[in-house]
Amino acid sequence: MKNQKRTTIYDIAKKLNLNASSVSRALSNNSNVSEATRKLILDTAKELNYKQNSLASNLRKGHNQTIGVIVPRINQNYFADVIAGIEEVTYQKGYNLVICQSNESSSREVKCVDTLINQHVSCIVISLSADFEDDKHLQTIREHGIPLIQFDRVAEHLDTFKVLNDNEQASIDAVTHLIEQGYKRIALLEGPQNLNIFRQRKAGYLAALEKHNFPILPELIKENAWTKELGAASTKELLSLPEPPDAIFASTSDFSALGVLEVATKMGLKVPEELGICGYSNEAFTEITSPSITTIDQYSVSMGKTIANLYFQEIESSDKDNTPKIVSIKPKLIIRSSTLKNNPEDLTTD
Amino acid sequence: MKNQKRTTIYDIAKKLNLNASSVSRALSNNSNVSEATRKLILDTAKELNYKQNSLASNLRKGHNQTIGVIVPRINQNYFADVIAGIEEVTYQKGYNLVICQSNESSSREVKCVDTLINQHVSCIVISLSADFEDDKHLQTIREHGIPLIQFDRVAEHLDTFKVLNDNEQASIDAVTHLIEQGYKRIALLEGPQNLNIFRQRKAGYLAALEKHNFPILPELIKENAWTKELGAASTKELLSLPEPPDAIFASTSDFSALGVLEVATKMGLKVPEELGICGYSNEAFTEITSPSITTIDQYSVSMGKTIANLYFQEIESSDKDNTPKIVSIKPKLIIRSSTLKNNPEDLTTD
DNA sequence: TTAATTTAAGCAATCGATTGCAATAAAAAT
DNA sequence: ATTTTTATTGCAATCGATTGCTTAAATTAA
Repeated sequence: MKNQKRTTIYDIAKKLNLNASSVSRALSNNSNVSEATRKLILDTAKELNYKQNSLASNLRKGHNQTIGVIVPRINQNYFADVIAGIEEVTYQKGYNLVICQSNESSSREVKCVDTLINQHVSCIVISLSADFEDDKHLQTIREHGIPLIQFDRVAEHLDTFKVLNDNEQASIDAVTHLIEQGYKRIALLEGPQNLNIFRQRKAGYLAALEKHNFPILPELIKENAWTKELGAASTKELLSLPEPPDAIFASTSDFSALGVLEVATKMGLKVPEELGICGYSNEAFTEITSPSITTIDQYSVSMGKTIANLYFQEIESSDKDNTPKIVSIKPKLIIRSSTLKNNPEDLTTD
Repeated sequence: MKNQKRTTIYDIAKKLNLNASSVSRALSNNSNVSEATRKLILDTAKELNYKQNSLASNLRKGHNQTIGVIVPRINQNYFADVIAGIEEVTYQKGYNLVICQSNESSSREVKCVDTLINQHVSCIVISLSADFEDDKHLQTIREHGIPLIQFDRVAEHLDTFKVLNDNEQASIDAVTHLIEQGYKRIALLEGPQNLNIFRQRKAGYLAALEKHNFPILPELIKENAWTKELGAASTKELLSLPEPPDAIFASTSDFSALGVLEVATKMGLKVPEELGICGYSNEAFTEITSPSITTIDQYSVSMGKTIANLYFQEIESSDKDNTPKIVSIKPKLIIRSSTLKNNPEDLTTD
């Protein structure tokens, strides 16, 4: 079973007393084959159960209709959605996707990059792992002439194609909303600051406070409250302060926000009256919790499509060594019950 | 940028006045190269920024360390988890994953199969699209000598490797649990019956009723209530019956169960006292709803690992044309508030 | 009928790495 | 000192498809 020989164009050629080149031309449907022999070739190809060997074809043609994607985790909603979006577009173009997960580890990320370079993929799409520090592997990609598109978690200083969310603006929107709802002491749960997205979200938080002349209180800013558990732990600390916050912006994720909600509920705090909660990502569950959680939608599927389109429109089509574009997608604040201190009726319905 | 030439083993050979074969041997780290020249070769390889061309290597070696995966949707929790599980194992073995989504369309599924055959993948892993009818494309895979592993949604009569959940048993467990809780009229939301998994779940429902001498009431069985919306619609119909059910088993998915919950809540029915609800899949949100939803965990990540291990242990390692194994994983009933009519305190805590 | 043009098919090199076999050099055994 | 063995390295074919170039055949023009 394993070592069964597969039919090649030579088998077809031999059977028809033709040359392999004619078979190749007939199958590639291009040029210079008479209709009669083309039909003959197509028929025997079907009869012999012929399937092209893409390895050989790609080797000869010097390229691979394949795009490599590296994400921290495949089974995280956001990334799964982005991948689905990419796949949607690439499929139309007859391209394939090779998907790797770095598991949030940069050493593994480096290995993924290596594999993809070896595979001669046409393009590499990447979102960095949490422990990102060194961009040497990204440089290597470029040294090998492979187009590189970074998204979401990017190495900012590196001059490549990028598809981003405007995290700072989203963050400003969220905090401004909290302020407008009358919250006075707004805490921030922040993510690893080596990642651009978390730096930007923090910047947005600070900018919004500043604009409204709110003081910046270091004790209300909690580092590295990434997961539900860490979010819960930080919330306990925050709520046991002498002057606890009356709102928490979990800028890291909705999971973190969920941790906040659970702790608050357990401590008998009323949400949103006594504590406002805002998450990030618009995970499906934020709509379902009680109260439902205000959050930020990142348009993940459409980000994926944007990435793929960027490749096909800007990179693949032009032979020029064109300057990398940066596309920024404005996320949208989804206002739900967990932050409607003033007018709980005022829900956005869509 | 695009057409930049990459260093090959010939470049290295030329620079060192050696033959390409020696370079190949040195790099593959195997045999018959003196330590001195090996070091020399390794050094210049690094210096010239050499990366192997897997296309050429795989073409020559006649195989591709790649496993193709076809799923209905990449960004559906269950499938994303399975893929993550597969990836976890294959990564360890140095294999790559090519992932395709059929988008629940069998015509697209056929095209995915074609691409993967062309790519000479070492194995194809598939879960069928919802409109599955014809298994010709699966036969084609076998005709080309490519090992095939089906999982979850499978063509049962086809003799291939399979990794399954015991859907029937899970279903029996769920319905039995409902009966034990004192529910008397248990409705079923069923999925497309062309898919084995939904047939099995229905069979389990029927078996459990029969065992407890419950009558089977056709008006309590709703076809094709797959999504949240369809689940909601079916629920409305069920609850407006002269004798409405006092429990609904949404065997299709947790999303469907969510639709049930929302309709029940809206109609002022108390869950679990007046209506019991059980879902399927253990989606993250089922833990969060109020009340939390009883459901069935499919061990998706570990299913993925099982699939990959099956390949490495049973297929790749043995040269024999061995008989396909079927691995069945017993899912677990997760009992939560939505079905605890008798003793709401009696929650399983883990 | 002959020359010019178009069309169809074959030849052979190529993509880059691998590998069985042959050849040479070095080391060990006699 | 000579033969045998072993360790290195080179040669050349191979994997399967593609493609520029050449040749042969068929069609059209003169």
